[in-house]
Amino acid sequence: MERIGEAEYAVMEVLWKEAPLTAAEVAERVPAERGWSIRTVKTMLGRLLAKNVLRHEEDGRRYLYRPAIARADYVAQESGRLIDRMFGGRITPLVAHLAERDRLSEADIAEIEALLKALKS
Amino acid sequence: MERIGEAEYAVMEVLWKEAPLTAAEVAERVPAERGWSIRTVKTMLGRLLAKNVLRHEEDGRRYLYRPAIARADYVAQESGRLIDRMFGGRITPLVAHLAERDRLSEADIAEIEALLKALKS
DNA sequence: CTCGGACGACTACTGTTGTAGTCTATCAAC
DNA sequence: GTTGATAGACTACAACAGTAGTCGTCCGAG
Repeated sequence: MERIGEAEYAVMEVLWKEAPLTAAEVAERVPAERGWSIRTVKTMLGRLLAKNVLRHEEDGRRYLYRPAIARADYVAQESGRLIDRMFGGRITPLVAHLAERDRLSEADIAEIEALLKALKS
Repeated sequence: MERIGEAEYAVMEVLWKEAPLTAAEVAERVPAERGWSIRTVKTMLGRLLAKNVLRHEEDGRRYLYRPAIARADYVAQESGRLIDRMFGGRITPLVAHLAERDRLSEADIAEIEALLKALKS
């Protein structure tokens, strides 16, 4: 699976939320903060097609785009990459790091404990 | 803090492990798989200086390089970025995701539980 | 039947990243 | 003192990412 850039990712997010969409529809749904022109969105779509992470089907004169990879797969790949690079591929150091950095609230801890408990059974 | 590329990161790793080092020493310690020439390492060092994530002090005719940012800070920033993008800034979904993807062994689970227990007290 | 607007294809241009080469000064060994 | 290795400074260049413009076509309104 090829790398997806930051901007390209924004387009994928749109299509993971709702698909299939036309180029114009994608452009409408991209976060307005980006202030993208329709051309920019189309370029992104073209590149994502070339990377085989999108597919398109003809719909009359237009295309309908839809993801060719599952969001979960992409997310797994990217988090795996980060964990490999920064935590030697181990999860525990990640959790430890987050804990140290106070990114874990009481509620988070409880939630994660419940999750782990469920996993063990 | 500016973005650090993949290759640049490899240089930072070396200096986080041991510093200060000369350019030549960094080059020696960079993972051999990269097969970098000393020039490449020097370019990286220069760029990292420009990004203010490294500092250098003169040592006769050479420079000694050392990190200007802590590894933990960088790691926190990058994991935060990923968590924001992919998990809406919440940690639990990350852990849930990793669990689903079978990236958690029995031992991991036990370890994390111990960690969380310690956190609560 | 014609014409404006929307569509996709292709092109453009800037900045960054990865990788390395050239140039000049200097130290160290003969 | 001359020379060769080594240091840093500057330059090069391709790939990719981000952003957008141009061109030819075709559909639909009149």
